[in-house]
Amino acid sequence: VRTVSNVVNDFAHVAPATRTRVQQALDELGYRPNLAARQLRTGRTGLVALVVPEIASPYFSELAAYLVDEAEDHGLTLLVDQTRGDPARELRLLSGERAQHVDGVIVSPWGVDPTDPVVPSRMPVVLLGERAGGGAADHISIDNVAAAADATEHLLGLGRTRVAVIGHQPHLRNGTAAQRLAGYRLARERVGADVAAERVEPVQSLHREDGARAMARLLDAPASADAVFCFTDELALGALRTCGDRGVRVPDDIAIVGFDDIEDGRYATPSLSTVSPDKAEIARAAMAALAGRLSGTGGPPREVTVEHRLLVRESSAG
Amino acid sequence: VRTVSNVVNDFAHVAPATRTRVQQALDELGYRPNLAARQLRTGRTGLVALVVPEIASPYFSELAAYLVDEAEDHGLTLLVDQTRGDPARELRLLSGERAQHVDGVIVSPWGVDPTDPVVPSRMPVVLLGERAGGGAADHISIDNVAAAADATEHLLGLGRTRVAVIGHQPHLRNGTAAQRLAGYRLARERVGADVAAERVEPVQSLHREDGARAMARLLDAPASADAVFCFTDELALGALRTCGDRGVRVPDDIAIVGFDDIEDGRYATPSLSTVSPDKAEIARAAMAALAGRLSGTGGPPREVTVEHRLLVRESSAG
DNA sequence: TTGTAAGCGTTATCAC
DNA sequence: GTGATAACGCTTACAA
Repeated sequence: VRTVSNVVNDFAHVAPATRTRVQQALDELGYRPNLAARQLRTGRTGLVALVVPEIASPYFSELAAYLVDEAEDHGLTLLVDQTRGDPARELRLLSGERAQHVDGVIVSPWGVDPTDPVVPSRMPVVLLGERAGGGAADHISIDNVAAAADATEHLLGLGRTRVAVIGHQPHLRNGTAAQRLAGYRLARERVGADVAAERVEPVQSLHREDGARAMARLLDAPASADAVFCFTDELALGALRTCGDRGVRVPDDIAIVGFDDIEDGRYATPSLSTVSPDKAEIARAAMAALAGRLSGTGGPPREVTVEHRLLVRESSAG
Repeated sequence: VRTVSNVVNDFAHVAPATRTRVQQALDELGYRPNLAARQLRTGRTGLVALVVPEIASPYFSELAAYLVDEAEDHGLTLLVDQTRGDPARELRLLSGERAQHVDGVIVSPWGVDPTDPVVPSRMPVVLLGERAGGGAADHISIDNVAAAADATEHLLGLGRTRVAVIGHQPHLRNGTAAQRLAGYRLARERVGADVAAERVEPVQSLHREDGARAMARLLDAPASADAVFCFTDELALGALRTCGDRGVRVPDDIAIVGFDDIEDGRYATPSLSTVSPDKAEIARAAMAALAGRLSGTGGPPREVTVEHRLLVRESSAG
């Protein structure tokens, strides 16, 4: 039994002759190791989870597509789960019975901070997006402040004077919106814009519908905006739709920039200018970090900042 | 040990007093059953897989979102995987090592017919979309022929005489495109349209890009179409973009209808008319069928046809 | 280099 | 109604 196990797991200390003999029998019998027994013994499943607020959100599903392939490259299988922004559900996925199925988790947090000591989870965690608390876990993200500043500066550089933002989420612990707001303010500060004149539209969630409604509020306001930076492409697509409905020309009357570079934006009319995070690289770095932890690599929490670039398309073209 | 197991699994034949005493100890110790050991004994994992060609495709990610919730209602966990249209990968997911992790699978087939006896898989399979071969498995689908006929009739009813289709995939075994083509032909036949005058644009895959290119070919052709039925919304959104680029007005010059009712279509400008399959119901029926098989319900393969309806929006409004 | 045997945490069979 | 005890299929310390 020992020798067979050695052959199956490709260990050393097996005589070449024995190895071929065993291998032959393995093939002949169509032997497949029982994963449950193996897990019972080793405690490892070979599964890792991706936990996101919404699978149906294009940004996350595009990211998931990359991660599935990355997982396979590391000999792992990716399991995708969604929390729908429900903190209880988020907690359950991280420390409930569900957690037993997976060796580690890549999580884009919403309400819960998975590194919070309150979360009773003993498996490796990789954080995507902005970190909520001070806990220590590997963290992959772009520089949201700089990226938001890039977008805002681009709009200001077009000569627009009334640049608004859509997408602040003051009710969430997840700090991504806060970071992007900070970037917006930073860019305005740099050109000496009047702080009191900033215009920030909060949203409940990040669907197209929220963007559409926020844009409607913006257009109804007395001194309407001449440019809008939306914190996600989905919000921007909703905003674009409202402009179309109201006969507001984009980019002539209002220039719009989104964030995420989802495929829909490339084919929208007008095509959507956006901040494009390097999703392939985010997936690569996240899975590399997780796989590293799983193979017992210690060391302090890794902090990876991935590149982004501003893609200027029709919705904000000169 | 036996009694504790009885309590944990909520079985009968436990004295009330013993039950509370055991339960108390369980709580006190924070006992959690080890799922690997349970699986080793029972052979069940509690995981089911959804296998789709592309996670990043909005139709599938929206469906996945429904299925995650449905799975939870049945005490199951959904694992999402993609094949990227690679038959080898499709086969591997259905019968490779990966298959051991899951109790059953819901599959939207691409190249491989999972009910083909060639596929050495002994787990319950639920098929989505059109079935490829003659194998026997539970099958959930809408009536693609009728749905495509509805869409085509709608366009013909607008008085359009040169109705084309985009999206045929003659190279695939998966018969969905073939069904929709049949529906298109059926509707034309009903109004006595000239068979030779049909215009069918094939595509390699179903991305926006394919739709954009197909529409370009259509516009370049001598007698251009005045209406297009696209086999998916993604194709339609690509087609819409090409029309915008060329100054072709939708629906005035060309009316467009898509298929799937993805969220992008609702917010596109013009908003996309589409055939809307009842995704929630597809998810419900699929998971119910799978859960039924898992709990040992026998019987012949179930054949479920889910409702669809035509949503007329701006891209084909009168 | 190979074989033996213990043990992972369940569930299920069988007496009591 | 409850308690021993075998078995699921693997990995691994230890022996040979």
